[in-house]
Amino acid sequence: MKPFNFNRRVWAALKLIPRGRVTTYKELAKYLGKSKVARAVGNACGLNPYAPKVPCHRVVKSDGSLGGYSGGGKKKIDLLEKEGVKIDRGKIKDFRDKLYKFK
DNA sequence: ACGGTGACGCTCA
DNA sequence: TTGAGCGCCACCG
Repeated sequence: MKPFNFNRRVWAALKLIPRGRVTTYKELAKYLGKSKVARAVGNACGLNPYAPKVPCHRVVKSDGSLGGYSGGGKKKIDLLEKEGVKIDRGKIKDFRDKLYKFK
């Protein structure tokens, strides 16, 4: 195993997200210390081997769109709705209110 | 070591 | 408001 890589850090942050709440790549990047690593964050989620362990589906884009998902967008939407996050036309409803911020 | 790609973000037209 | 372009960092071949 390797030390705390950037990816590991991202996964750890995702685990901090409470149920029924979502976060954005930007906020996540900010939490890591860089507001421009949003791409790297997305990459981390894609490489995330802890798929079920890490709620990557709770991470969305800054516009409130789901962004993407490595298993099937439908599953992600259904999962989020189950958590209490309503999705409308592929965008999160009251996204701003459900947005979770670190620190 | 280098280049290309990506689950993104912001600015400009 | 929507669409297109540029820039950012990290990972993979």
